[in-house]
Amino acid sequence: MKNPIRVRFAPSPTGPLHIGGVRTALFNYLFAKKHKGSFVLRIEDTDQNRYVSGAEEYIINALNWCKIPFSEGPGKEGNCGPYRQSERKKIYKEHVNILLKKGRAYYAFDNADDLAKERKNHEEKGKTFIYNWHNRNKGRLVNSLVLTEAETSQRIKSGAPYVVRFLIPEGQTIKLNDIVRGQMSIDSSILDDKILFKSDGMPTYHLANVVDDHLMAISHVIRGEEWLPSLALHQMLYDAFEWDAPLFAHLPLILKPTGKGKLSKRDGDKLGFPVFPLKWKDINTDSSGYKESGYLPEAVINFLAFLGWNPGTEQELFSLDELVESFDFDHVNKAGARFDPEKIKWYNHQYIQRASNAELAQQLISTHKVLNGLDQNYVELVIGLIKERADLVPDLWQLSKYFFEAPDEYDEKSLKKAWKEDSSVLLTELVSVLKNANDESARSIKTTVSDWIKSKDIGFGKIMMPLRVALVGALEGVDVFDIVFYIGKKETIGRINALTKHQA
RNA sequence: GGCCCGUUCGUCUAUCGGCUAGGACGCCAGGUUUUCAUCCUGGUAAGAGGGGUUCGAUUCCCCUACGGGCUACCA
Repeated sequence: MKNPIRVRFAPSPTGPLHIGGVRTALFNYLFAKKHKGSFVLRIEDTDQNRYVSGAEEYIINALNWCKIPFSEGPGKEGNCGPYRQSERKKIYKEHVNILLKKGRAYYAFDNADDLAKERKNHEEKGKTFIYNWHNRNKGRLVNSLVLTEAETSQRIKSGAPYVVRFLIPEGQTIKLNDIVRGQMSIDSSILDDKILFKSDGMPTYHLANVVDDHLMAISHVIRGEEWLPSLALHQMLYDAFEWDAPLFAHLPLILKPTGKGKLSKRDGDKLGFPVFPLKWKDINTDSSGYKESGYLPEAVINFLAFLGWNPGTEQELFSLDELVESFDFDHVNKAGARFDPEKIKWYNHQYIQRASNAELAQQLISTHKVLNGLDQNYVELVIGLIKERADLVPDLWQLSKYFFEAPDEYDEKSLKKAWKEDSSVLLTELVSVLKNANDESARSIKTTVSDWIKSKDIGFGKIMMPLRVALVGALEGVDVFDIVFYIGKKETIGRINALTKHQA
């Protein structure tokens, strides 16, 4: 194992971080923590056209909400800053010059439109246009390989736009190694002379990434599988600089729950579940996040950890600390994993059960005005009664509101089932029974009411069902006598009278 | 199209040559709950296909099929 362990999460601030990005960040975090290493956040903002303001802040907030904060990055300067690539332009320029001087890269003056045309022409003939050994100095393309040195420097001096391309050698077998996939090899002849340096003076991902990973002493590059095709290029770049490459681990992609392809930012709202950790709103998008939808970060993290990884045991529930303890690349899968919105809900249910009533009560109080000024102990007691039924945090209110306010409407189906001809008479009698009942516990109320029902020799449903509808508004909810006890005799009688009146 | 990676229940996955192929989600059934859920118990369901290698393949190799990714002066 290389020492010290330093990993990085390197998102591009082009919008909100999506759940697949969170998973990548999580695996980086787990690996770093496990080996007492550093988790670096690097903002890859080399594409000025796609930059979205607020995205960087969102990424940081999202990592914090997930409780997987970075240890080094923007705002937490270490020895390797700055951590925004746009602030490192000089460094890239210097490094691209090294490659130029070594003859491993060259200037190219072809403009983007011409190349696009070239690509299209090839496509129409069923061929693929690749800018590399087979055409770079055959005349159609304009670069420093065909121009004389004087012509090249003349063009640059006169301000002609240019890019710098990496000179990929012909006919080499590049041996690659990946921690999760093992050995691979690629024929360099099919690779293209990738642009390293754009005409706007910014590096492309490939150059910036390699230079920064080296300069930031990154030991392990843990990233999504979509980068696997670039691995050969990156390896050759390290070789060209004569640097030791870090170790690579390419993570399986997260796929859509149904249909084809990887999970994308646009899927969430369509499919009915969030794809972002936090909500995001801009001119094109207004998407809810896991936080706003009522998921606990522990549940999101636990679920995400199991997408592409498993502990090798039958344990399903893992705290973040346990994940750190158990994480290991031997158990990272190679195949893509489908996202299952039902399962993350199940995880959330589990974590709501584990959350303290006090914590849940505070959340409930802070989001519902009606609860202002209410005794928190009472709310906690109610939470204790209903939380086992909740999947998401907002369910807590739906499940408990009848403890705090009378029903404002009655469910028709329930009413139909519960209300009989004699219900009105019976409920009126029940009211007087309740008035005299000992209400020091739910049990004592239950005894009184049960005895009365038995003495009348009628079915329990005749009383229990309409009573429940009166209290809850529907045939659902916790034990009726618990409800009577908690809301009190007076409120109970009031709700019974309200229903009787409603049905009159 | 080209290149690369992958392929165990519907889904997430265990198995590192010898198993009645295990667990979880979902679904179904039963029980508990004088309601509805929760919960408990049980059930359903898988090694893509074809060749090898081997005493023996889910496991190793090859081919096919299928899936995924990449193929930008985007990351």
